[in-house]
Amino acid sequence: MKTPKVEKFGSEEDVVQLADLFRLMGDASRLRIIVSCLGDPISVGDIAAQLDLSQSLVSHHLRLLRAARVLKAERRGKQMFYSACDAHIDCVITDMMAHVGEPLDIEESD
Amino acid sequence: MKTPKVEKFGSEEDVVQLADLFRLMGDASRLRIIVSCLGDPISVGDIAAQLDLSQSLVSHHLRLLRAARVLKAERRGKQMFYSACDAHIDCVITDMMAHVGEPLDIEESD
DNA sequence: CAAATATATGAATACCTATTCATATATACT
DNA sequence: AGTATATATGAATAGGTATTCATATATTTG
Repeated sequence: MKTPKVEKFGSEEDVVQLADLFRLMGDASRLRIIVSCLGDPISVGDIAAQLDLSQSLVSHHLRLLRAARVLKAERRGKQMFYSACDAHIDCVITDMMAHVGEPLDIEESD
Repeated sequence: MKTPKVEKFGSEEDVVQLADLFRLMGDASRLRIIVSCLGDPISVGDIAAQLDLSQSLVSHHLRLLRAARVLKAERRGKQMFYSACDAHIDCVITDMMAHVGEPLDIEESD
């Protein structure tokens, strides 16, 4: 039996939760911040400097990303270091880049 | 020199393009529409009926998804059938669901 | 304690977008 | 031709949101 319906999601809440995560990655500044945190934990100031974004903006975005459990924070002295909560976000980004790199398949139906 | 260790993206345009794709998936209605199109091609009317969305709304979303090369359209008589452009979108959604299903790594025990 | 540094937060705003309603266009059928 | 069906599109709007500026909070050090 072929895939019946949209049983990909368990519930409606799953869809909303997934969409929320995608929306968080759907902003260029935020996506850059996420990528900055994929390696070793990095401080807020370093993120801002590296991406040339205001400290305030970075902090606002980090709060959203932390609330959505995309990133986690850890204090080291005066600084806060952020890193990814798990490795799946990295996978998602990698997959999406593969999609972007996909050659356009115009019409090959023949 | 400006060599951020964020070498994940080739260029700034890549980030924007990726973010655009994530933003498209960041709306619950649109995400449902995408998932509806992951299997066999499906008509606009069937998507609307299946997801209980207005025909107009579905059509508006489909236009965006088609423009972003997430979905492709094919005419069959009076109807238009939509399906995914490639398999990566499916991978991305699957990965993200794994992320959602990830256990919280904070101290929740005890 | 006070000063300096690092980060967070609140408010204001300008922009964006999801949705609806009405209407246009395309295709099939008689 | 005209009618019915399926989809697309334009305009309007309500709600959302990314960004900036100013300020507050936390932490270390003198």
